[in-house]
Amino acid sequence: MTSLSPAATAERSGVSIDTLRYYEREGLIGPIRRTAGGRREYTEDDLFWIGLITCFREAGLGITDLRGFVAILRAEHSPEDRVSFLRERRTALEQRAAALRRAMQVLDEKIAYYS
Amino acid sequence: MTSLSPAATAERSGVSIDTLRYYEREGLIGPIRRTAGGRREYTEDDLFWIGLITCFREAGLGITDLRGFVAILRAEHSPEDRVSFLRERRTALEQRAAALRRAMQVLDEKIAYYS
DNA sequence: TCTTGACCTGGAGCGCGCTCCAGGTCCGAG
DNA sequence: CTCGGACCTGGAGCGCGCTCCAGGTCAAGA
Repeated sequence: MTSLSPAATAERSGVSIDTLRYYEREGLIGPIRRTAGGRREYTEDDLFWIGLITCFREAGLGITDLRGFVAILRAEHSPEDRVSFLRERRTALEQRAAALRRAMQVLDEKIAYYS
Repeated sequence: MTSLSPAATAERSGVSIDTLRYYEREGLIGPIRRTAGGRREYTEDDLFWIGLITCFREAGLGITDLRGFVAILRAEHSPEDRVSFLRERRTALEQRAAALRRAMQVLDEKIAYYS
């Protein structure tokens, strides 16, 4: 199984080493496997998960939201709980998307006006 | 010309009085007309502008971005400058929108999985 | 073995976007 | 004229999401 050093993981994920540690402390990723000497060894799975987290962060979700997301996917919850949680998050994202569309429309109007 | 007290403006715009003052300090709105005694009197135009600012804030633009936006619309800039600035902002918003779509897709997959 | 550099931990620091507070002023109702 | 509440200013405080730092450990190469 290939394993990645912190530096390589930061490189490949586009997330800084400090931020990776921060995410781990906050419970968004990991716990990350360690070598005998205590160094972190990330796996491809970890990398994938980091990608998910990054995707949500870029979409504007906060750390707290993401903690909830992780909890719901990992812990024992009924499918109904999971689905309702996920739907709530989805609705929130839709509202953000609507705000974005409004803002873009305003920009388009201004662009048209000055063009 | 109708004019609005700070409290009424906060009420109608959904932005707190403190935040209205903050936006004014930051140059995002105003300067707001004052009464002889020094109290602020907002106009309908101010309210409209506050709505624009709020729209952009909700879409995720930062205060600095908005200061740039205000500057470009108010100060003397060539139409080309304005348009290129606006297009840049638009592109940034599009990227945010793309991130949102990706995140929503992930949620949809999870929802489908647990449904 | 020694050096060097990547990594470790715990905690402090920082920029953003508000939010709150103290201490004072304005002004309409009684 | 007095009272009280809305408003004023300048500045401190706060939560978030990192980011940086000190002081120490691990491990590969010379």
